[in-house]
Parts: sequence; structure tokens; C-alpha cells
Amino acid sequence: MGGSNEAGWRCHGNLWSNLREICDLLHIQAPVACQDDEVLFQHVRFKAGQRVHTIGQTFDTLYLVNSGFLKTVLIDEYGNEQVLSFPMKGDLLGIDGIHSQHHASEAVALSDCDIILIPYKVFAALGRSHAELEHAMFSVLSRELVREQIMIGMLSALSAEAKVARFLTNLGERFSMLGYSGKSFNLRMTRHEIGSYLGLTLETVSRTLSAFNEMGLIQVDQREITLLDTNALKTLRRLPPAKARAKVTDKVQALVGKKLMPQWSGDAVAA
Amino acid sequence: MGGSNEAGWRCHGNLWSNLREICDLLHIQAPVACQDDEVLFQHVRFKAGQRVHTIGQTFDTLYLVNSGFLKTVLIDEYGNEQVLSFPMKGDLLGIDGIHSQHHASEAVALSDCDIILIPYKVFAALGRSHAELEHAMFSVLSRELVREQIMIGMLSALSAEAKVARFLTNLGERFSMLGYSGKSFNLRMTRHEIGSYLGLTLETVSRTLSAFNEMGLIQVDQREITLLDTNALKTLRRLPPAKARAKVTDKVQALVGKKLMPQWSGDAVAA
DNA sequence: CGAATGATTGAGTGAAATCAAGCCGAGTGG
DNA sequence: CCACTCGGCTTGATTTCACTCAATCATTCG
Repeated sequence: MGGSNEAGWRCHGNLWSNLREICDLLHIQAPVACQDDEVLFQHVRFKAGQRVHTIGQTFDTLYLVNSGFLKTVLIDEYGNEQVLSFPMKGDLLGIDGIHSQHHASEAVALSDCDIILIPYKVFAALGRSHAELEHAMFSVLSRELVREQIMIGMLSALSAEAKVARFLTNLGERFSMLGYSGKSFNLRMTRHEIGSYLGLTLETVSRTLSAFNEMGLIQVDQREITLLDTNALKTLRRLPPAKARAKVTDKVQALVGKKLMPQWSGDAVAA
Repeated sequence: MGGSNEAGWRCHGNLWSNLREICDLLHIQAPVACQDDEVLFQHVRFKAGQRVHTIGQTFDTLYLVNSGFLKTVLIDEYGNEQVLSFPMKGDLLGIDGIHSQHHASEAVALSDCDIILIPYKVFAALGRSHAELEHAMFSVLSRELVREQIMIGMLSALSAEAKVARFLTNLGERFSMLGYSGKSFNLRMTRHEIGSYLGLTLETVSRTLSAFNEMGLIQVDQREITLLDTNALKTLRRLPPAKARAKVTDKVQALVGKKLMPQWSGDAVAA
């Protein structure tokens, strides 16, 4: 809040995409009988900090990210933000508005973004005319649903270290799928936003990143991250729910976890 | 596991529903031009403990709950269950299978259930022929998505007491929408399942219910629950993230919360 | 350059987990 | 029938992980 750009301000871009480009972005195969100029979809640019849609806003269009990084948030009764996701290229925004015709969440640009507008009516009509497209559309919604289910499982079952570790590896995987480096990347969000997303405080996020850095699992410098031992990060699940453990891998995990606890004697601090 | 009925066993029922009945159950208006006998959907009965679908199973049909109570779960790498939802009458199961053509979660009957089978192909075809229906179908998926988003917000921001309180009031609301009593009902799930759903241990769930009972907010006897002060339960949000509070209601909340902490001197224990 | 925002780190606390014991009700079998 | 088990629930004692509060840096920006 308090930024110079308040919600809803849209700078009109001048690019347009056809259906084929939309399908490519969404990773679904375009219908065979697809005339390239059948329909065109407008691009709109958002500056960092601008909102693509706000809570309560009337829903009538879906948003497909063509470039840039965003966050989607819920606002609770005290005005606190709850981060739900960090969409990037190829992600579809605004789905939550279909049900009640009003957006249930808010999408904020974390960097300058190029967003493609897909009017819901056009979206729906395309499904009716192309059977393959309709399935693909249901598929996209279903994928979102599964993603959120996994998120729920992660939130309620994993330790703080495991949450941060998975967050980093997931981010890496998404970057590499987009053609960027999956090992070395730049966080577009603050520690506070990461914490909100993972159900942790910013201090815990910061401490955990520092600990991973100490352990040589990653290299951190502010928002610059390099994953050094992706495997260890992926297998570092949870420490708490020991209960009936026997497997070898588990014992290794426990050890890796324990190493976090002892005070990391400050040797490389304060240059 | 270890029950006499393993997954997949289906006792064929002999009931069938038409499209109008399906739409009623889903709370969507049936298409005006809807011939009642256009398509028929088969009912199938499941006994308590049976699985409607299992993880990894090939997806080809959606399941609509006509009666009974279920849980949907994710299984993690250690074989631990993570409860995702407690579906009941009117809820649609299996959506998560659309994306990958395989179910990502498992649905288990907590009581005897009557389930309506909706072949996905039929479902999709209906959307293409009836425009209103297509929107309604997207709407159902969107509603699921919003529900999960709210779940995520709840998991990462609320205290244990607030989670349990909301769980109870939500359950009450769902029961009253189905025409049952929203004040007095029977939990169909164990403390362990509630805990898994809320990201808590069964002990914490049990303690919290006992505390609410002590405070006169509810009345508990094993799985028999009576909500005595629904309002207090609904407004009992969170205690921890104090940070910048000033409002009157907040102070009241804090007090209500604090009363939980002092040891409840056992007076009514052990008859 | 200060002001502001974000990040790091420390010290102490507290909410919920863990470990552990006992109770209750249902089902089983001698 | 009663002894026995077994799963679910309750409650207590203790531990611990992550939060809170607080101070200090780093970086950006007006």
C-alpha cells in the first residue's frame, strides 16, 4: 500500500496474440482446425506494484502471464496479506472469480509484467466449439486444484526447513521449465512474502536460508540464490513426525535436520 | 488398512438419476431445454471404509455424493495420510484426476454412501451442448479452488483453537444447508483425521475440544457435538499474530483466547 | 545524505508437538 | 460369561520448534 500506482491502472500495450500462442503458453495443444486469426487477445502491461485484479472486483476476464512475476494474495479481516501463489509466465490468473462473478483474491505484479487478457465469454465459447480445447481448459483448472492440494499437504505436514527447501527447489524447477537457470536465480519476493506463502515468519525464513547457506546447500546474497545441493534440499523433508522410522534415508534426513539446531558459531559474519 | 474390504469393490445399486437431479444436487440451475430422460446417471453404494477412487487410479468418471460422508486424502512418502476434505451430499469428487488422467488423491467412505457416477466424457459433452451448463461446471471447479484457497489461509494464519473453532462452525453450516441441525451433530471422523485436516495432532484437537467444553462454547461427548455459542466460535480467530492491534473486538478476542491457557482445574472429570 | 524498506541475527518465550499413561466401548474367543 | 485385545479418546508432563521482540546492517531512493 502507499505506492504511487494504485489498483486498476492499466497501460495499454499494442501486442495481440492469436489462439495458437495462447495454447502454447498454457502447454496445451492447439486445435488442429485452428485458423490463426480466428480470435485475437490483447496484451496489457503492468508495472511492478500494480494490481491486475483486486478482491471483490467484478469478474469477466482471465489473465494469462506472458512475462513477469506476480503474487496472488488473500486479505484477512485484520488487513493482513496471505500469499497464495507466485504466478509467472504461462500461469492463468483470475480463475477464482468464475464462481461468484467476483474475484476472491488479488493479483499484484512483483515486476513489470506482460499479461494477455482472455475475456471469459470468449474462453467459454472456445470450449464449446473445440472439444479438445474444452478438455484442456478443465485440465488447467484441475492442475491448479492439485497444486493447491499439494500446498495444503505441505503447509500442515512439513517443518519450516522442509518448507523453505521445497520452496527453493520448486522455484528452481519452474525457472528451468521456462528456459532460465534452475540453479541460480533471483527471488522476486520479500522474505515476508515467502513467509506468508509458507506459513512462517520472515525471521524464520531468513534464518533458514542462512542455515542452508552455512551448510553449503545453497548460496544466498540478499535475493540472489544459487542452489548447490538440490538433491539434499529435495530430500530434506521433515524432522518432527519421527514416529516409527527405520529406513536408512530417514536417519540421514534426521541428521541433516539436527545440524540446523546447534548454534552456527559466527565465523564468516561481519567482514 | 487391513479392513476386510479393500479398494475398488463396488456393490451395484439400482438407482438412476437424470440431469435435473444432478443439477439440483450441485446447486446449479438445470438447462431450460432439458429433456428429463436425455441421459441417466448410475448410483453406486459404498460401505464405510471402502474407497471410491485411489491414488494413481486412471481417471474417467466424476463422483457426486448423494448421501453419506467421506474423506479425501493425500498419501505422503512415508505413508502418512493428509486429509484434504470431508465431502458430503452435493460435493463433487475426482476433479483432481482431470489434469493427469490419474487421481492425485484418494476418497474413502466414512459411512455408507450413495454415489452418483458421472462419466467425464458425458460431463464434457453436456458442457458443449448446453452453454449454461458449461458455465456451471467451470463454476463448480472455481468454487473448489476458492475453498482450498481459504483452507490455505486458515492453515497458515490461524491458531489451533481458531482452526478447531472454524472447523466446527463450518461443519455446522454445511449440515444446516443440507437440512440437518447445524447446532447438534455427529462427527463422522476421528480426532486423528480432524488433526490431519487442520494440521494439528490428535491430542491438540482433543484438548481444544475439552477446553471449549469447559468454557461452555460447546458440549462434547465423544463424537457427539453440540454448539452452544456459535458466535463466540466464529469470532475466535487467532491469538498469535498480535502486531498492531487496536480495535475493540480484537481485545475481546485476545481475552477469549487467553482463557484457554490457564490450566483447567479438573472438577468435572471422572464421574 | 537521511529516510525508508528489507534483511540478518540474537535472546527469550510460548504454543503445540512429543512422550506416556490410563480410560472407555466394541469386538473376540476361551 | 469374563478376560483379553484393540482402536479411539482423554489428560498429564516435558520438550522443542518457531514466534516475538529487539537491535543492527544493507540497499535503495527521494
